[in-house]
Amino acid sequence: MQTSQQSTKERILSAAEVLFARHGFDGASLRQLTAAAGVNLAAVNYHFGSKDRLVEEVFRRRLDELNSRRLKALARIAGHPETTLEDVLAAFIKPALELSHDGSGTLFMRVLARAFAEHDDTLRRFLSENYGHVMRQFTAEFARLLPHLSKEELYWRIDLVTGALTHAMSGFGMIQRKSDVTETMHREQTAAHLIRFSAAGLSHP
Amino acid sequence: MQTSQQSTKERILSAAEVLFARHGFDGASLRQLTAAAGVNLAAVNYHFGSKDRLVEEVFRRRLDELNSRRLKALARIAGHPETTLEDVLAAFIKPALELSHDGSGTLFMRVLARAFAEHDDTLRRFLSENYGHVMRQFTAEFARLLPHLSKEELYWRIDLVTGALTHAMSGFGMIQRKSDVTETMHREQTAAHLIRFSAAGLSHP
DNA sequence: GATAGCCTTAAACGATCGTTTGACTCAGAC
DNA sequence: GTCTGAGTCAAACGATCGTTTAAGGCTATC
Repeated sequence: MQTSQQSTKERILSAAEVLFARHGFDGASLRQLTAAAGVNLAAVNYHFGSKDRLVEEVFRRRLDELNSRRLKALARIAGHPETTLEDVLAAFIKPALELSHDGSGTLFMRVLARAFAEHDDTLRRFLSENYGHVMRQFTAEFARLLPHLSKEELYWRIDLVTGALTHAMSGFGMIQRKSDVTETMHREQTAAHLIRFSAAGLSHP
Repeated sequence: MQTSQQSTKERILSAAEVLFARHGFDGASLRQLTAAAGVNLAAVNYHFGSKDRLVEEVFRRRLDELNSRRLKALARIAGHPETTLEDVLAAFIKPALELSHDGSGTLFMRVLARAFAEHDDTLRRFLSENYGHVMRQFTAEFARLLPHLSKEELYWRIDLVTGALTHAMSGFGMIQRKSDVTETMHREQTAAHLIRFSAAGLSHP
């Protein structure tokens, strides 16, 4: 079975991402999940130890990718004299939107948004540990380009940018992709709107 | 028992708001809930019919209040020649932040944010039905003050404002209230930041 | 005091959950 | 050929879930 398809472990991870996003962490049962993945019920506990560790693994797999893309994009422009605020925002925003369009789904960002909403302290700490240094690097670059802002003012504004981004990613909003617009085009439109909106919100006097 | 305290129905609603916010709709069981409320397990099904209808009722109670406050604030300023963009944003934002600080809780907005994240279509329709006319009125007023924006451009920007607001309300962000700042002061700071950020994001050329 | 209707109560119901168990398969090492 | 260990499988475990039931308490009405 592994020869023609993915490994059992990866089949579980893929199915988990879809079902967690669709029904939540509690809402998606291991029986649904393993049925969708075409594996035995006991396989989750065998390969991951528990459902909670599976959840963690789903996150880690995607967040590592997002982290690396963001940092790579930032490294290309950080510190350069000709770098604009919009460039930094693009490095922050585009990888996130791309990730939500990558492979198995627009769905992962709903998983993430849901995790935020769950407001679980364990998960919060996990995200902070894996994201802390990324946010610090972006904050430093924003600070360089917005020297007229106090530290606290800058934190506030970055936080609101994050809110707008999270909202846009998770597809909560009124704005839905219309059927005559491809997913790629919609993503680029979203990025463009987010970048302009955020640049204005960040840099206003 | 009802004479010295609230009615059973209201005790359930109050406890539900707290526990739904803390543990989610699935995560909070009726047994926890009724124990916290000091009522019998069967009381929920007797008074509300089912757990789902209880969830709905928790929402309705708060959203009706939010709706009415927003519309009242908007009515005071809509159409006036001296009304500014910041005024409309204040009418949109402040009632939401006040609600998240009202009575039994900072918690309701976490409930709401969680509901967004649950992404349930039933709940989405419910919110759209109860919120549709409010959003339309605000959109009309925004359109009046921002005549240079196309309809679609305006929709996008309002959506991003909503995202920033939701994010700020639900306490996800990095920005946490410090212990030496009162809750009221923190709320006013949040409102001020949100209004200025959103005004810049909405009105930029 | 009897009756009726609202409400509360303890107990049970069936379903479903995450997890564990023990047997089975099967490829590679010796 | 035998043994080993990783992986898969059906079945069961105990716990917990939302909901229902049947009995009883309480108040108001007559």
